[in-house]
Amino acid sequence: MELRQLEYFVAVAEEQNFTRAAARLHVVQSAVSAAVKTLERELGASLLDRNSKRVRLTDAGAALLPRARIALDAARAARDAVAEVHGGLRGTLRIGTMTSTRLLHLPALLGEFHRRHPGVLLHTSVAPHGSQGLIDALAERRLDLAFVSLPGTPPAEIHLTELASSVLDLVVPDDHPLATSEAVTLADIAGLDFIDSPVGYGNRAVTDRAFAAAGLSRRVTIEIPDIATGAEHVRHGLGIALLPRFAVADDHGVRLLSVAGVDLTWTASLATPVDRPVGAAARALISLTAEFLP
Amino acid sequence: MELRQLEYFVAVAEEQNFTRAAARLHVVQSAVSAAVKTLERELGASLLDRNSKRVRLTDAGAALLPRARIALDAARAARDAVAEVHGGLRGTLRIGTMTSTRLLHLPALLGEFHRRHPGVLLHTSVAPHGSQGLIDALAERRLDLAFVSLPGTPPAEIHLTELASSVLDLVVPDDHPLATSEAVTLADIAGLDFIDSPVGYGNRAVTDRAFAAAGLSRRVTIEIPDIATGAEHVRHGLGIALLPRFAVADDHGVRLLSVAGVDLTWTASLATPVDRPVGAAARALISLTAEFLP
DNA sequence: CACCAAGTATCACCGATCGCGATCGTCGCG
DNA sequence: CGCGACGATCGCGATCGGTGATACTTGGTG
Repeated sequence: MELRQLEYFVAVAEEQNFTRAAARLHVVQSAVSAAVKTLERELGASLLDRNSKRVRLTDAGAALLPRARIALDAARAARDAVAEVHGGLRGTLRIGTMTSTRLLHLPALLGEFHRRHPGVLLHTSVAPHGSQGLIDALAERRLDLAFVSLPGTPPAEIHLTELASSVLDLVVPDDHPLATSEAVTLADIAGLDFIDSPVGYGNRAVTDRAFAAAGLSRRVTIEIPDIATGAEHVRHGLGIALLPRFAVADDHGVRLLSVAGVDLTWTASLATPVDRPVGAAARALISLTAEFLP
Repeated sequence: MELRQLEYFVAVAEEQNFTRAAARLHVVQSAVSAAVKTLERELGASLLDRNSKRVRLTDAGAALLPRARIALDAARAARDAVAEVHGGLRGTLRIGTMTSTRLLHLPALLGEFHRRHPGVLLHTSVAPHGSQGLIDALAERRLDLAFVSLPGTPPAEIHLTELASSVLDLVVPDDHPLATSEAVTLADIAGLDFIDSPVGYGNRAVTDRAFAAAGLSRRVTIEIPDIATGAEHVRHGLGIALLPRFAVADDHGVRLLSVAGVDLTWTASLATPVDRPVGAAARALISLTAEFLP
């Protein structure tokens, strides 16, 4: 029994598919098949019940899986311990980020991290499905950490550390009937056409929740993945939008109005897993993120 | 990093000697040297500071060692978990025993264990250096369990479970001046020639301690590893002996006398390690041993 | 029922790895 | 200075692990 075999077995158990496990492990499918078979022969037990359509754990496999994870985590901790002692961290840190990261000053944060730990490769990725997609990837161990905006209660296996927040303001064309108002309420803008991020994005969740809580609705006629283009869409009459002030670099032709009587705070958080230990590099970034907090 | 490499590294760290580690691992010395070197290259750190005379852990090695042990223990727990689920335990259980095991009914115990767990190979060995040697072997992980007799406080890393005990009686030739006595004291036999087990044996420790506590001494003129031959030696005038009654199968030509005023209880115990988890097979034998207690 | 797509298992091949045995270099001791 | 013990290196043969091709299986669909 070797760690490599345990790693392949765990990947298959989690993916419930040899081919997906192979992709995750960056080897060919037959290598995974052979390695699991060798492990089964060595242990004298079938670990997986599988055919071309389905892969399920046997009782022996179910008994092995948590302990295999412990062994792999222990080996990782061993590597990290050596790295910490021996002049610096190494490895790759997979970080998920929201598309709009200016709320967080992420470049400054990651730049400082890189200066402190040049041996760590940072692999940042943006989730096409917004923060919910990042949370899914974190839960599926495809990310080590994620910067997300997730209002409401996170899943039990994810811990959120609040980092920053911004209020969403109403952005309207300057010739809009509401443009001369200093503040509006949700009732004033219920039923109107909106520009917003896709479902799954944190800011979209904030706005959807606010309307739902007020028993009101609206039409989102266009979804934009990058809120930095939001003011532009508003300017061209495609609708109105709820955006953070920092996302409106050029406010000519639009007015920014406060929305009274509702909580439109958009919060950015660092999401970390609680169901498994995080590596030394991840811990270092978590510590650095705390340093960056006001 | 693989478990095999961690196992080799841990062995070298504990033995502080590549050659002894190789013997323990049943491979040649160069294989251990190469494996540790490969591990060091992979981790990018020197783990051991060594030359032809000395092997010491580096800081990185010291950081790795406890975590390597955890990983190896986790892998062993994983194997055991599969074995327990999959129709029975398997593997080898290395048991040390005293030369005289009739105090314990060991054949009956091990027979029952074998009936219950036919997949487990029992490898029993007798320590040429008595119970102290068994304790050493247990501490050095060359044994999984040991049946010992060890008066006094055991080492901190060993736990003793008392199983049985017997009182040692004085055995003298039937023409000996003391033969007509019904009971004697240590003072009566101080300074006389004795037959006894070698130093390190539990029964020898009991008798040595008794004389030392009384401020008396004696001459052990012949050491015998098997107390079953003790009475025979006594019969032939080689000395007197302190033996448990069950070891005197044929008492013609000798007398057995009680020794008053001193504790000559010889206790047999099961020694288990406390500094590492024991395997499933060892746990099963520990449980069965408890069942065999009155 | 035939066909298809997706997936797993097997096989041949090849490069890498591992353990063995021999041997060299080092080190502390007498 | 010679010696014994030990670690590191090297050549070699056997084994292992990954690749790519392919055979086989399975469940869904028309």
